[in-house]
Amino acid sequence: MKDPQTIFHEYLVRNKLKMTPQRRLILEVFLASGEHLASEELYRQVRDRDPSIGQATVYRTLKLLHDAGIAGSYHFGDGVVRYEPRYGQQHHDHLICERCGKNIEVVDEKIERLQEELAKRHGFVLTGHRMYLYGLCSECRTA
Amino acid sequence: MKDPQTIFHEYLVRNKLKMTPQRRLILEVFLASGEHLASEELYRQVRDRDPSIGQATVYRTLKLLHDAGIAGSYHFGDGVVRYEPRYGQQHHDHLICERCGKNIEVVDEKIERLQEELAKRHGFVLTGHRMYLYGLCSECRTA
DNA sequence: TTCTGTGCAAATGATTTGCAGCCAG
DNA sequence: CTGGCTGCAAATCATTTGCACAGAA
Repeated sequence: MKDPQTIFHEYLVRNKLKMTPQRRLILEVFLASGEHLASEELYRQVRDRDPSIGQATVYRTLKLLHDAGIAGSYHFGDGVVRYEPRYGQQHHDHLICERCGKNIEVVDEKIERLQEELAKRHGFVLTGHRMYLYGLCSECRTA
Repeated sequence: MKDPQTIFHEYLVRNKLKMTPQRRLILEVFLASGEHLASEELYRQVRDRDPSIGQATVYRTLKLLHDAGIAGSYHFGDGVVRYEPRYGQQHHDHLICERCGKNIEVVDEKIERLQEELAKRHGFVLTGHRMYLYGLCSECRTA
């Protein structure tokens, strides 16, 4: 698997777009931070390294990273889009506590396989999926 | 299972809230329309029956219906929250074509069961879940 | 040189909220 | 009566866009 920098660069060339210091920096910070990141949060981190960078550039770059397949997007239910790297971390789903907001990353191979089958049964080929499980964690349940 | 009107009424009483003609009408239209409905769309339908009703009231009532457990909320990825009745229709997940936007409702009992187990393994008790499968439908794939 | 990228501020679109009067309990 | 409700318009919040200038290729 090629590294994200290379993938991004190839994506830019393929679409006649340009590599810039801003895009390079945003990608670097994005890859280093991991956790489901809102544009706003990424913007704050990027600004620490280069205060001249604009909010809009972060939004625009995040969209590019998503189109390039480098960032996956998540909608947890507040009105904010969150992103996280798709390379360097394996796919996972989310188990969310409705009381305390705890957000656990989970994977279940059997479910993944059944999702494929379910899609195939309807003539679909899957490109991705999102699964959000909402409930109460043990602490919140006993408290 | 009690009917939605009763559930709503009990919810209102329990929270010292009041039943009003607006809320009654909004609930009625909501239940009759089914399909994943944005507040905006519901507002338009409600207005046909009572043009004096305000947009904000629809937003406020939809939130009440959600809190009362009568409406489930869905986030498909455009910035709009959609609702649909949780009573009178069985739970389902979504298979979405990324090209043509086709949105098929699906259920897989085996997956449902595995979700419960997965949650239990992490000490959670589930209250609900959302699963969105993204891909290409057969038509879009061959076109 | 030629476009594409950038920062800024203004624009957008969905949803929320303040307020003065209305009305259910 | 009283405190919750309503419509309206203004306010928010996340995100997008127009624009003039800057800077990759």
